[in-house]
Amino acid sequence: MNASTSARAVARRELTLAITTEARRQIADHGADGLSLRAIARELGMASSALYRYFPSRDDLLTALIIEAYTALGDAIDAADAGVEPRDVTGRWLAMCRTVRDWARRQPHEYALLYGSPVPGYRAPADTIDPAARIPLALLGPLRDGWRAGSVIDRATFPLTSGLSRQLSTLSEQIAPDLPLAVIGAAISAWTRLFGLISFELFGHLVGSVDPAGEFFEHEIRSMATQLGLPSIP
Amino acid sequence: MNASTSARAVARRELTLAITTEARRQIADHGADGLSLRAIARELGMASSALYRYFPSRDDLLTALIIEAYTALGDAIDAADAGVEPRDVTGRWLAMCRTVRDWARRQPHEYALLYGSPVPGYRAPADTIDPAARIPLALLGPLRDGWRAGSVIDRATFPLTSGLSRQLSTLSEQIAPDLPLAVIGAAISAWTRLFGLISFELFGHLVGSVDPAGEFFEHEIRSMATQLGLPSIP
DNA sequence: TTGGTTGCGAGAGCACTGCTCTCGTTACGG
DNA sequence: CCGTAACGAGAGCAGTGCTCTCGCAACCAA
Repeated sequence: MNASTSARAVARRELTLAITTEARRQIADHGADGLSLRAIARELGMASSALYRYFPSRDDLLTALIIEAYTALGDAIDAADAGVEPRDVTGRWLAMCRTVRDWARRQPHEYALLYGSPVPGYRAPADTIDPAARIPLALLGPLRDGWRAGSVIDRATFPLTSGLSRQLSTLSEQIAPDLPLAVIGAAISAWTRLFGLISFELFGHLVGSVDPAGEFFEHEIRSMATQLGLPSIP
Repeated sequence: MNASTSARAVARRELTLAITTEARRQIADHGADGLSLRAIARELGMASSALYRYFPSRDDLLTALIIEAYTALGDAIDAADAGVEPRDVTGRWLAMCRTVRDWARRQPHEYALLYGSPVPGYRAPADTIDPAARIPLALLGPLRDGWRAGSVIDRATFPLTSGLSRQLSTLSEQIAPDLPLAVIGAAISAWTRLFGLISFELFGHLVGSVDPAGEFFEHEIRSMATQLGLPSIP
């Protein structure tokens, strides 16, 4: 009998899934700090100690949830990207930005888990790096395609200092060898800008200024598109 | 005898201070989630129940700490602003930005308390609004002065939608009636950009790209200065 | 000065948390 | 078929925020 189809393995997978599902439900309700292993066990009708057969600690469960959340967000972004005519690179950028915001507003606690303050004492393990890196990589897609097609221009405004050039060229080799360094810099800038704005909206810092933030968000992602050298919308 | 100088009032003030001081020390060491009333009481040599004479709940203590932190950051920004020749509006902007980053890096946990995910269930009470609003207002200073002196230009790139115009004009009346709406919009943009970048750096999202982030930060705040219409550095 | 009121600290206790250890059971695989 | 390993339950430990009661000390007014 295959190890992954044995009764035990199946039960284990199902229970693991049930645990993370219930955990996600709790986070959606009360936030990551309200995540209680005992409450999960209670809801699942099992002893709290039994949970430790599946996750060695609360932090490990959190890590699993973080990976799941990054993956869900990445999938949503990819789907948005795929929903736009590939040559419309600006449209793809805008669609992905809107999707990130929508996702964040739909599950604010999961967003906070990813982009809020790291949970106390919790140190992001290596397993989260790849799922997390998916997001900026996806956002980079239209820029790479547009550059290759000649529709993206280099809008460099400031000369890069030598140290910054060095950092960017190291990064360039890994993710986008064909893009000029200044464009990669602009991409990182837009990336931080996008999530900075969403975080400010979600965490309540825009209350009293541009709240609700929908129109300002739209204004900003268009401005970012220009900053990125993406062709302006016809 | 004056009520504020009576033995009891003095002792109360001193103990209140001792509590917040010890609480800040704990947050600096273990983060906001590691804040334990019992540990504070232990350190202060008193019963945990006695703390409730000073702060009715853990959340109230947190609120006091948040207000203290906003005030400290605001003071630091004001000091940085005052350290630059007032007519050098671009220099003032850059100095304030660097001060925010330095403050955040020096006390990352307090920064996370202000700009990270809101603590679970914790709802920012009205008392925190004014201290929090000090920061964007201070950052707006050079822009207002520069506009009045004619050294700041309106770099509007996108027309404001009508809804956004309405939001910005309401805001304009309250904080800067003389500034064009587009400039106020650019200010909010730069504000979110600044804190977005600092949060990304502090929360570890720049690891693997532009980390250490010093040079990229410098590049960004100069770019923001341009975006704001501030005069370029001679 | 006296006497009532109020503020205060200590202690016990409640309900909850993450986590560990032990113990009997059950499924698996050689 | 039988030893091993996975498993669930239960008790228990140390810690948490918070409440309540009790006795004492400071305060204010008569």
